[in-house]
Amino acid sequence: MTALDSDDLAAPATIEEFRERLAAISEGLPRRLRQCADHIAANIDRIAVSTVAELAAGADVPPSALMRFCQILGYSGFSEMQKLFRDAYSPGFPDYSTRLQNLKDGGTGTPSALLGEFIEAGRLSLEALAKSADEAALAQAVDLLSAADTIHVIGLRRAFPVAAYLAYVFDKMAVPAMLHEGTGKLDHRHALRPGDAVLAITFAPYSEETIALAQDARARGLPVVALTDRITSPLARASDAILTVPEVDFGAFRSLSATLALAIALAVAVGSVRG
Amino acid sequence: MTALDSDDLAAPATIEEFRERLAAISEGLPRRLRQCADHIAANIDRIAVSTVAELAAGADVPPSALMRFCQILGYSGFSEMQKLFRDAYSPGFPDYSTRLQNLKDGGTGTPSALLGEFIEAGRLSLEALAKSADEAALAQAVDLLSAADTIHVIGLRRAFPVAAYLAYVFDKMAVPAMLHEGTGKLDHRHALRPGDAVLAITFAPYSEETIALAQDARARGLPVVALTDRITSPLARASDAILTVPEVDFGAFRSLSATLALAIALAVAVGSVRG
DNA sequence: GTAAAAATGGAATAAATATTCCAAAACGCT
DNA sequence: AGCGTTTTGGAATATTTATTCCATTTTTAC
Repeated sequence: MTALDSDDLAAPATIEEFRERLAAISEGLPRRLRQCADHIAANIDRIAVSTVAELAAGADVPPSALMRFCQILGYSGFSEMQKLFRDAYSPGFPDYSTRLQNLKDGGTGTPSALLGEFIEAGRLSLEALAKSADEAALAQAVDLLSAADTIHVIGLRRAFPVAAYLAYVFDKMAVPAMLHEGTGKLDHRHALRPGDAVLAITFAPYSEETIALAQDARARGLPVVALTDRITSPLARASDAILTVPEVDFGAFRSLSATLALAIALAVAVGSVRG
Repeated sequence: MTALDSDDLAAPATIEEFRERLAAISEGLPRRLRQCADHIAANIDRIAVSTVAELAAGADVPPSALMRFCQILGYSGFSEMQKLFRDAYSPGFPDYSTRLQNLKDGGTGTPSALLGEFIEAGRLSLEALAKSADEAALAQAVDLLSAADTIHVIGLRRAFPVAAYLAYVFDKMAVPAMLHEGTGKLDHRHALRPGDAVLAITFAPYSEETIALAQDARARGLPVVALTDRITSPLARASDAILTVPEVDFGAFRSLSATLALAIALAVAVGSVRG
């Protein structure tokens, strides 16, 4: 009895069943077959129009591994499995804009409609960022942060996710960084040492703690990089480099797509200069 | 000069062009070829998943007639024509891997170039989300979370920014929610009470703490909603609703645009159901 | 009605694709 | 480390599918 023949039940006859089976078995699969499961799962909508060789290449396994995988799922082979997806292949061409329209048309207030709105908001933000990005400011920000000993990242409330992600990326790239959280009303201001730099993130309504930390750092002669929403932000006068992000709000909530894109680009650039 | 070689222009390169060409030529075609044109026109969305023999049978002509028809349209044969429809099914993906490669190689690029790549990655992720979003799963997730007393949000490492943002949004909407952080190896598992629900977020490589919390909740009969990268995720079997996000990650660098869009949509939908 | 041109069907062939099989490698167990 | 078991890669084969070719039929023009 092996992992391969432990599941010789009937083959899934619907796509829903297929998904379930996939999720159920992929747990205890050996390496190559696991790759098949993952790639298939991630490209379920391409099975109908792909060949064994194409899918195998995508999963980075030999074709025979993919054949085995189909058989573990209960099919006689790839063709039988593919038939399920070819028969079910009804949707015309879900090109992005029509599908997005569908998501929105689901009636206002439904989750799908909301999702459509947020996707669109994110897309618009990214496009606006592409147009408005200030290369000089970005380059300067990279210079300042690359030269620093430790980078102090601060962002609270809605800027906190961005700060947290920056801290994560810096950590992964082995860049010394410290995430300042507002917990317990401690501002950890003593952690700022000569040679360090501050990366402050805040959006309207601006968080006082963030501004205070930036000003404090500035007063001690440390460089401050600001990631904010407009150049008239209170952070502007306390910063040596100011990066602005045009984020589109939908309702009361901001998508953060553009902010994160800019943040990662900044972090990776700093990481590669240092590395 | 015959009807067959009267139109040896370049083959249509887009589906739009294809439709136009079809309409333009079908007028003056002999009987069998006319049948081909009619059947193709009526089944344009099945070209990608059909064989010559199948389409020919549908049009009630021999395969050779259909081959001729493809050639009249300007293609070298059926396969070339079919390729148009197979590729068109997932536009944007062809050059996706090239972009990914650029991003990996681009460590030497300028910060602005990096920013451009991340913007593009975010944009593609959002488009993919628009195409692949599972409306049923989303609706179910909203139901489960709306009915809960307290929503426990957990996401660590790179999923932490998403969890943090969800916690922020829930808080703003006055939805009782608790953000579980892994700090101090405390898992706060005792905080799970009957009537609560868990919203777990994790991406490969999956964080054990997150999975453990989800399993624990499930074992106690609490509903679990998963936000993850593929349905083969280890979270899948511990979840009552599973939302997947097509976000490609480059080592430590994941754009999160699509993930955040989905997360906010979920949170806002839950908030509005609760009133 | 006849001859030339066009269109057609089906059999033959070529190409692509799926599938099997087995030797070699990796793994797990004592 | 040594042995039996599981997993793997790739070459060999089988099958399906696309494509060409040409003899035959149909159409057209006079």
